[in-house]
Amino acid sequence: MTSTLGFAILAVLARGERTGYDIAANMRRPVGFFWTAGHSQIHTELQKLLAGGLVGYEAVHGPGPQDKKVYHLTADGTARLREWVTEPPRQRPERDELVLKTYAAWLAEAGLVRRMFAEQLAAHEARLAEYEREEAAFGGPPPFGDPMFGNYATLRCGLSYERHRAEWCRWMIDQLSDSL
Amino acid sequence: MTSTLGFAILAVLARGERTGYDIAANMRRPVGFFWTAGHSQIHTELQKLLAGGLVGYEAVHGPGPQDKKVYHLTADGTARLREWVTEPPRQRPERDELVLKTYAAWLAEAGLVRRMFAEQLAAHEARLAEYEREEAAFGGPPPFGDPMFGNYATLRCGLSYERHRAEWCRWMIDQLSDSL
DNA sequence: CATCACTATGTCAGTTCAGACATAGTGGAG
DNA sequence: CTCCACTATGTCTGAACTGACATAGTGATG
Repeated sequence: MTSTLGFAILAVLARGERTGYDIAANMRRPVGFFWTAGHSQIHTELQKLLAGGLVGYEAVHGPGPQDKKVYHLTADGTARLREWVTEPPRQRPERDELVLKTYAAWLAEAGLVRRMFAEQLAAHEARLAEYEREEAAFGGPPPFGDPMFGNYATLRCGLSYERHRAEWCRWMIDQLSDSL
Repeated sequence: MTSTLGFAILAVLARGERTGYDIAANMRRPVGFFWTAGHSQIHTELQKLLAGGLVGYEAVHGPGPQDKKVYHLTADGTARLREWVTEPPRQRPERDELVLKTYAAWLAEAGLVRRMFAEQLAAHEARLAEYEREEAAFGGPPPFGDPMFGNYATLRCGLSYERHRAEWCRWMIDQLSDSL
C-alpha cells in the first residue's frame, strides 16, 4: 500500500531520526538526485506512514505554532523497507522533455537547436565536475553494510549518467554543425 | 498554456494526420521511450488543443459509436511547436526507483541485491541489442530537416542510456561480489 | 456461425503532486 | 531594535495522470 515516496522517507529515516523539515532538506540533496518531494507532500505522507505504524515520533518543544516532531522508524518500518529494497522496481514511464524536443527538432532552425544543446552540455559538464569532486572526497567505495555505500553507489550512477548525457549532447552538436 | 503532453501530441501530428487511436499507438512506440500517455489522457488533451486552435480534424465514417476523427496540425499549431522545440527544457524532477533502492541497499542482503541488479542488467542488455538492430537499419544518420532525424537522434540517446545503465549495473554486481 | 482481436471514441473516480497560503519562534546582522 | 533568514508545522486548490468502465463496428480464425 505504501507509495514510493513513503519508501523514500523510510530510506532517509533509516539513517537516523529526523523532523519533517529535515526530511524535506534531504529530499533536495542528496536524495533529490533520484527522488523529490515538497514539504507539503512529506507531511501528508508522514501521517500515512504513522497511521500504518511504519514510523513513530517524539514531540519536542521547538519553534513554530506546533511542537517539533522527531520521527523514527519502527521495527515494522525497518522490516518493510528492507523487504522493498530487493523487490524488482516497477519502472515508471521515462519522461524526458529534451528528448521529446529532439524528436521534433527537424522542424526548427539548426542553429537554435545547437545553442540549446550547447547550454545542456554546459550544465551536464558543470554537474559532472561537481560529482567528480564529491567522488574524490570518498577514497574508494565504502563497504556494503555502511549507509555511505548507498551515497557512493548513487553518486556513481549520477557520474555515469552525466557522462552519457554529455556525450550525447556532443554528438548532437556535431550533427548540427555538419548540416550548416 | 499548452502542457508538455500537448506538445508530444503536436510532435506526432507534425509527421502526418492521425486519429486519437493512432496517436495513442505512437505514444507506446516510439514516443513511449521518452513520453507516455494513456488514450484517455490523449482524447482529453486533443480537445484542449482543438479549443486552442492548434489542431483541427475531419470526421470520417469508421467503426465505433462515434465517427472517426482524423486530426491534423493547423498553421498555429505548427508555429507553436516550432517555437517550443528550441525553448530551454524545464527539467522535471528525476525519479528513479532503482537508484532509490540503491540508496537503501545497505539494509538488505547482498545476495538479494545482486540478483536484482543481475535482472536489471539482463533487461538493459536485451534493450541494447534491440536498439543496435534498429540502428543498423538506418545506415547512418538521416539529414537534419528529415523527420527521421528525430527518430535516429532519440535512438542514439536510448543507445547511450542503455550502455551507461548496463555499465553501472555491472559495477554494482562487482561491488556486491567482492563483499561476499 | 461464434468468438476474438483490433479499431475507435469517450467518461469517471481516485491518486499524485506542485505551488500557494497560513502561522510562529529563534538567532544573527546591521 | 528592526528586519531577515532559518526552523518548523500544516492546509488547500488545481493540474496531471492512472486505470476502470462503457460502447460498437470490422475482419480474421476456428
